[in-house]
Amino acid sequence: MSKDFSHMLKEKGLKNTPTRRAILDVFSADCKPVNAEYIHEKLKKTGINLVTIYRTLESFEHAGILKRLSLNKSSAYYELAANHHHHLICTDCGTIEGFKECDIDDVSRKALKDSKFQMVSGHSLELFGMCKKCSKFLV
Amino acid sequence: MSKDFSHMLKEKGLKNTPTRRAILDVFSADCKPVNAEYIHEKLKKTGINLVTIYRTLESFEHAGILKRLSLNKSSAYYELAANHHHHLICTDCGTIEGFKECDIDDVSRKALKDSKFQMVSGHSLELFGMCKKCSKFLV
DNA sequence: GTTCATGCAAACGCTTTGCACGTAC
DNA sequence: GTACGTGCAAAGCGTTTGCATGAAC
Repeated sequence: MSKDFSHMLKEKGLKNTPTRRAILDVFSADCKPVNAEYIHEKLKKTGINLVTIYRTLESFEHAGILKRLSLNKSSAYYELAANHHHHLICTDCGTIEGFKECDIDDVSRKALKDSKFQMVSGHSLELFGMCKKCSKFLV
Repeated sequence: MSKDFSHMLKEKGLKNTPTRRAILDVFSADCKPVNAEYIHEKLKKTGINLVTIYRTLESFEHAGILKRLSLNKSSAYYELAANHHHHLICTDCGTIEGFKECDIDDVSRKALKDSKFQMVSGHSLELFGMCKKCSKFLV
């Protein structure tokens, strides 16, 4: 997997450093949206600076390696762009679960038709609800 | 319209103050997502404090009067909850355009089926792309 | 050797909190 | 009169920036 990352970095014109490989490893280890603080915690032993993580996340997003999500949380969450999917987010405990299904093309086409927009290049779809655990605590 | 707002506030157990009516008026005047700073600017003459706007937005969201959006912007955007729709967001200039179409029920049902979730109570769907104006400046 | 990546400290912007006063009910 | 809304000042938190050093190519 790390080999793939080296290749990916080279391809995007980004320097292949241990720090960057370590950050990408976090994404491939945990297939869930993560924020800068989480990565910092996971890589605590390495002493990688939080600022570096922010800068890396930004350049990865710019290079199309990561995708920044809109999860209505106070910090920014990212995940590997190649791994496109959506999320169920529990409004009570914050649990996030992914799902693949996404028939957005139809919706996109209809939305574009009567708009001032030329094209749609991406989308964000998040479902908010309650997980089974939390709903047990209701009446 | 203001009369409706008075009624709405009473219904939700919130006190009916001039400040709150003024904030709701901004939402009904401009049918677009707005942030605290925008409201503050619009109500500049009244001298309403920015902090009050933040607190009001929070209590309105809690009461279900407003909905907080996930637009990948640095500040939080809100719109009237009753006026449910989605957005096209230009990744270049930030223009936001609304659209009504939303066949999410099907997607929700499929996503729920194999999940650890009990129910879906809301969703967020945003399309990112480029508006016609910005796409003109490309090659 | 040049360019880009990293660390440190400090600044920044949006948002929240504490406290005192004021207003709706 | 009581409970809640508002303003002011200050703090909080996630994030960004400037600058000097260090590593990748």
